[in-house]
Amino acid sequence: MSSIRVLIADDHAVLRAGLRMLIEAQSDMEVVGEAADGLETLSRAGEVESDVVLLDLSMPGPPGTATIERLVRLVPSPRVLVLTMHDDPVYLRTALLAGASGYIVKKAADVELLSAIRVVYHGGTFVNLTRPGEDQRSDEVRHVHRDSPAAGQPKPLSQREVEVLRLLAQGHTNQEAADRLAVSIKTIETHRKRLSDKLGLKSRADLFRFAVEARLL
Amino acid sequence: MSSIRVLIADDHAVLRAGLRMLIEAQSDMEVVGEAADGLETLSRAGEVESDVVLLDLSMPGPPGTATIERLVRLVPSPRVLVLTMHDDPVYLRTALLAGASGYIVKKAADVELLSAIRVVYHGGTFVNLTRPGEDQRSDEVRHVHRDSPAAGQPKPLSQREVEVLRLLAQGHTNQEAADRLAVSIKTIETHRKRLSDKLGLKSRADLFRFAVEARLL
DNA sequence: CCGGGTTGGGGGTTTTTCCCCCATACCCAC
DNA sequence: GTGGGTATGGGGGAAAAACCCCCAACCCGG
Repeated sequence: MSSIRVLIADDHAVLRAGLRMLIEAQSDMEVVGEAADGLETLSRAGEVESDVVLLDLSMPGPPGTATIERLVRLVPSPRVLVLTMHDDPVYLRTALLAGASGYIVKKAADVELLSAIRVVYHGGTFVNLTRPGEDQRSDEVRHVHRDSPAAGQPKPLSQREVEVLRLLAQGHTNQEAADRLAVSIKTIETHRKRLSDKLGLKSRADLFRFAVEARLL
Repeated sequence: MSSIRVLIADDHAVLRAGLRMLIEAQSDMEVVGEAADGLETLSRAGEVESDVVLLDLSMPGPPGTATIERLVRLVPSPRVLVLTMHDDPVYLRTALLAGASGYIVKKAADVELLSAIRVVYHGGTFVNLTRPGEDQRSDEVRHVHRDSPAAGQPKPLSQREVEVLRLLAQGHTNQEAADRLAVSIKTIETHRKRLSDKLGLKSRADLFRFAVEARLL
């Protein structure tokens, strides 16, 4: 009897508790751990073997895609099922590119979630979006995987730069962002300068628009 | 033997399922209904009597504050416990002003949530925020709340004020907003002052958060 | 070892915000 | 018609924030 070992990674404790009850209520599943951010997810995944990692893309710390990439490089590697509130094909695409095996929105019914866990456990790919489009792109996604530059005009942003960008786009002053990240205002100014150099984002309104397009908000 | 009748209002079905299991597992609580948006919440609340409405502020449809205001006007009126992912005193303030009896973030542990339900059911006010800032403003909120529990709704914004709010929330400076609306910067300053007076939205980050909650962006 | 990222600083200017005061004009309700 | 709320605009000054140049240390990966 091998039940599906699930690791829950979500920053909302209430949701984790709910998911745990839901999963533990299944005869063929068990919860082997919980994590509240990306780093904790990786360390938990290193401590306990799991078959499926139920992962929220939007957690504090490193971007969800980076967490996925590291998870699937583990040995033995768990399958990653992304559980997110973003009903968005762009998110889906980046998640699959990073190595996720499934993508389900939080709006989905619980039976769907359980079904998705079983599908990805058995090696399948589960995708659940209410918004249409991008259907057969999934295949294409596999091929593109990790090699195509995809018109790399904008220089890639570091994680830290993305964090700073997000805070500033949300209307925080340099000082407020510095406090949030527990660094000096000078550091924020430096990051902001780099954002300006790399992407031409000068005013706060520029930062806001870019953040919206990049779906950072 | 009267158990606490809870109505769950959240647009994430998975979370609802989790909450239902969590609550049903308590001997003194029962779930009498679920809703996925503001309108459904109101109709459900009209159909079944409930003691506590567990409400997510960020749902499709009307703003969460409007839903709260209508809920507390029902007879008999349920107590509203806001369950949100926004760990933010500004959100707290608007929720309490709208008539909520409690505010708990989704990051909170499940035992805290259960405790909060019991507190508001017994007529208390439960507030849970991890962020310490904005102290004097919090006091103000509590004061207003004590004086006029459900009455002190935020004054409605004029159309123009909403426009200004939107532009400023998008990161535009006063001058940029003035240019957009073809008015003087002094006019923007005046509107901004009104926003500050009416809703306590002082910093640009405050404006941003409120605009997000009000779905203006 | 070099380059990029992250951190932090000195020291200055310019921009923006914020605060008080004020005014006119419109519309709507009492 | 008088008062209240909204929208518009202003003067002037203090404070805060942003912006600009320079610099430097540390760490890490190729």
